[in-house]
Amino acid sequence: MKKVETKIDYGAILSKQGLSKTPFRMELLALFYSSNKSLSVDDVIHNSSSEINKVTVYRALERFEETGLIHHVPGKNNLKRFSLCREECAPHQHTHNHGHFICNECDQTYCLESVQIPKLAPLKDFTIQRYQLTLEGICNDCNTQKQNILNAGF
Amino acid sequence: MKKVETKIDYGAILSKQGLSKTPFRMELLALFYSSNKSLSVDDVIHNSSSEINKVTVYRALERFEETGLIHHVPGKNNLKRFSLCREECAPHQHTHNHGHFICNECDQTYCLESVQIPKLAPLKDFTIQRYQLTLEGICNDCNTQKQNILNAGF
DNA sequence: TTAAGTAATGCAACCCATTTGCTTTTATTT
DNA sequence: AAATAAAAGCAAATGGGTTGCATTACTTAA
Repeated sequence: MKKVETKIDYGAILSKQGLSKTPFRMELLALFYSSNKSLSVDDVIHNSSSEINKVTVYRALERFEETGLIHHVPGKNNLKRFSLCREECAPHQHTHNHGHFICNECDQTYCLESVQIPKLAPLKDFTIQRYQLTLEGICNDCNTQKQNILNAGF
Repeated sequence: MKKVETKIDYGAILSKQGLSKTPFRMELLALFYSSNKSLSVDDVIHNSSSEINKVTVYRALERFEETGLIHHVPGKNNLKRFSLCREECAPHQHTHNHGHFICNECDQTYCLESVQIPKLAPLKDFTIQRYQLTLEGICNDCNTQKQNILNAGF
């Protein structure tokens, strides 16, 4: 049975976080909800229906992160990337102890919700505040694409 | 009993890697050997006995890494940082599957030789090429320093 | 040991993601 | 509808890192 997608009230979400309900921010939030991938500033600009200033994008992402709507993920080439927070986050209190996967082909970062970061024994010389497990390789989309090119006889 | 420090012939090391034995590179190599911490371009510049151009530093670090003398480590604020390769590296074939610790106070990155990255089950949607485990927190040096300040009665 | 030949250094200028300051516009609140 | 607060836009700056190219320092082979 197909899962029923409840319509999401983006305006309500923004208001709840004390954010203004502007056309761009509505669209930005929708964009995050409609993608299971992370977004860079460029991704956002290219997916906006109207011209949008990059400074505006930076600041919107910053605000979204502050309020706990999104979180930053490690990005290829140290580019800023953000993903939607699925359930567990509180403002200023992100708890993402899942791993991340960076694709070396398309530079996309994926959240690996299923990959929990293993608990480590405390270290003598360090007070640990956060763990991060990052995998790198090729994602399925890129693998399939390469396969298709091969099959086409090149 | 104090461990006997065998004198290290930096010139020989450079020659063996096909690198020129210049005063700066001798000093750079010595710097890596004398520090158990990682070094940023700025660290190198500030620890050089003579004025050194940052481009020279970037290129030296690049060459050192290519030849397997050092490896880059994840850095705070995405800054480039490098650490000495202890034993296991071959040119263009770095095998560092230890974790790294980034201090949020001093921005230093430490290699956690004792923390092995746990092997994960292969992932359905991804071809994994590399793993990285990064811990974040406060290092001992910074903790002690803070303790001292407290004890001083502030 | 000296003359190539090769590697390293220095300088200026560039690239490009991100940030800052400030003004204008748009939302929200009362 | 006015006052207030948040967001958007623009220009310019910041800063780590890179590139091209000319100069200087090593290395090597005669």
